[in-house]
Amino acid sequence: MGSKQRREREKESLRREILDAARDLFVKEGYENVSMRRIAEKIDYSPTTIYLYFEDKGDLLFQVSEETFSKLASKSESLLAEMIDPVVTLKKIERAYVDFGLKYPNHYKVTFINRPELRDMSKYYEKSMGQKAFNLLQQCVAECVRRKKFRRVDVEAASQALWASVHGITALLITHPKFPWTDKNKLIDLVIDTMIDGFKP
Amino acid sequence: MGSKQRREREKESLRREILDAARDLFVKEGYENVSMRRIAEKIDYSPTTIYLYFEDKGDLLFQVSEETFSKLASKSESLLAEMIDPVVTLKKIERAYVDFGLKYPNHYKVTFINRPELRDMSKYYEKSMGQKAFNLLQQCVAECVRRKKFRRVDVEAASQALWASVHGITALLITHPKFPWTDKNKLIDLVIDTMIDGFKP
DNA sequence: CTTATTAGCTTAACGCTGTTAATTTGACCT
DNA sequence: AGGTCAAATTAACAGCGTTAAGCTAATAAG
Repeated sequence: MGSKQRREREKESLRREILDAARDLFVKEGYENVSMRRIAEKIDYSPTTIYLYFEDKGDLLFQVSEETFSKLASKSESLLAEMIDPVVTLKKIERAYVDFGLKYPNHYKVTFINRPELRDMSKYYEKSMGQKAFNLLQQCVAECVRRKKFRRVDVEAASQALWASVHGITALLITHPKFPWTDKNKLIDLVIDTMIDGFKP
Repeated sequence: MGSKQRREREKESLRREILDAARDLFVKEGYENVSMRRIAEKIDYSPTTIYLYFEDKGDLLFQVSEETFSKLASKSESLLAEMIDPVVTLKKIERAYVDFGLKYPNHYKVTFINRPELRDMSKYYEKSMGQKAFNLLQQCVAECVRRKKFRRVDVEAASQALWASVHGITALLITHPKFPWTDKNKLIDLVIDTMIDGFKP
């Protein structure tokens, strides 16, 4: 007895090995430039073995992405937990989002920017970590409205607008590094502050 | 006599044929899903013929994108020409930007989202049509400040912030089409209006 | 203890891809 | 008419994601 459990653990550990190798390569070289064969080579298995653990290459990226989203989600969660002024917290959450992207640009690219068409996304958006992260931001916006720090805007629309703006500056800074940007930090804050101010009473 | 010119014209016409076929397929099915062989098939030439007219597939898409973006630039140009209230014009320019991105998602992707690693960057930024479009936006922002419709913000920073926000909503709508967005049109306007209002006196 | 079954992994292969090299075609000039 | 040269083609390379079939070693059954 227990051999079944050991087998189970071994299976799970290989799954992790594949996931780690894939993330490493995706982050370092980009999804498009990484082949299943190279991932397999990295962990000394045959390419087809991956298909015993993941549906296809897209699924592999999806699983990697989920892990990344969850990091961001838990960061936002802790910021929300120690909230005093919801507007300040909202700014922190947005700033954390941008900083996260700039700190791990390749990871951000893989997860947020160069997103190839992934499975049935309706299912994905219902319970994914990305949705969770967004929900936390929306929760914070709702709190801003509830405490009358924001005027009575549509919370969902406002949250999506805020997400769009932070994604915009993050994505542009990453993908256009040679563009003659003005001071990047000021620019990020300008985007965040301008949007947030726009929702105040 | 003149046969050289005719040859020249024929060469140019085939180049056009390739460009048109490529744009058609790229727009309809997406860059990744179109092969050189399919483009060639569409115009009844062998695949390798394309390489006599374009460096590679990326070059082909770049040329197609430039043509498309020049449309956006001239649209912005005409909006700027018939400007009365610069703030209204600015809104129109931003809206045209987003609408353009949504109309030609694949072109927008390659030029602003999935940036290919470009060797001669400086040259690109100087004279690409995408850059020209941005310059026109900045010109409009400058006019807003000059006529005191905007408070005395840093024109460059404000322009970049505005660009970031419209890029954000455009990119997200393109790359996350299955996300449960609130009304897209309202959302786009919300982003634009919120940012612009934020720069008013 | 031997035999049958099954899980885990690999090898081989298919039909694609972008791209290069070598080769053929065909129109022009002398 | 024969040579020249550019244009287009065929053949090929190396790689891709993925599937089907085969092998191997551990487990279950008799």
